[in-house]
Amino acid sequence: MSATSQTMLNQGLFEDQEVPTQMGYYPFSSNLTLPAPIGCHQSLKVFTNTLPPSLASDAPSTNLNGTLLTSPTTKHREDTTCDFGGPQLLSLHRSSTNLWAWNGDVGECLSTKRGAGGDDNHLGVSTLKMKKIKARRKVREPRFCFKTMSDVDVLDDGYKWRKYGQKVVKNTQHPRSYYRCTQDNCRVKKRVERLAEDPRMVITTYEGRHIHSPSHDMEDSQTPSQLNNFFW
DNA sequence: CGCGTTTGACCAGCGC
DNA sequence: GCGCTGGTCAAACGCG
Repeated sequence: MSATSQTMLNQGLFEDQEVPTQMGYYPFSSNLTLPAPIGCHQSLKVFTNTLPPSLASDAPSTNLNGTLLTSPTTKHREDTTCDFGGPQLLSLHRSSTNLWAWNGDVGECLSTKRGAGGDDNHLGVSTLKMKKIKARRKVREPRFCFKTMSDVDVLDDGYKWRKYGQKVVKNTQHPRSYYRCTQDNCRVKKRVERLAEDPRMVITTYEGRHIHSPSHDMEDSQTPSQLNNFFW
């Protein structure tokens, strides 16, 4: 995929924020088949702009196999889900952003947040105060998640991640792990957890938007990764 | 020593 | 107001 098309893809993922109830609708034009991540049993198929009318329309309560996990009309930050079912099991979750302020430029938003926060402790603002400031600004970044069958928790998406937390969430035997992109100024986060009903399934949720290329682009230029292009 | 992980503590938001 | 829950922080620790 060319840089141009990747840009298009990126924009497509993020520029329809004002239509939060259109679950799973991504206005870019081609279907992608992603290579199987390490330990993954099958390649990922990403269907773009090919959802049936029931999905692409404003009928948020249905999806391909009727397994909507959370309602997009729920009061707060639930992911909307479209489960494509079938042998290539891949779910796209769409963040319901309607109750969260959307700033078109995530990077700017975050840097503003940092700067406005009093420049951390360097200028004498306590950590506690910082946290309160942060908490008050409910700027939710766009989220995108998918479900895949994998032996490994962390799929190799070309970016470098640092784990910053792990939590056992309610009603699951498996802990949820929290990762942040290690790149400077890149605040993309991802959560990784296993399905309670089927521990073979890994749910990866990306939040935010990378401001850089995948980390091993340079060293692995011989084998262009569609997966790299898929994630922004 | 630098980087990444682990893990307990803390906090905010939400439901009751 | 209180308790529960998810998300984040940060110190301690491990590893190369």
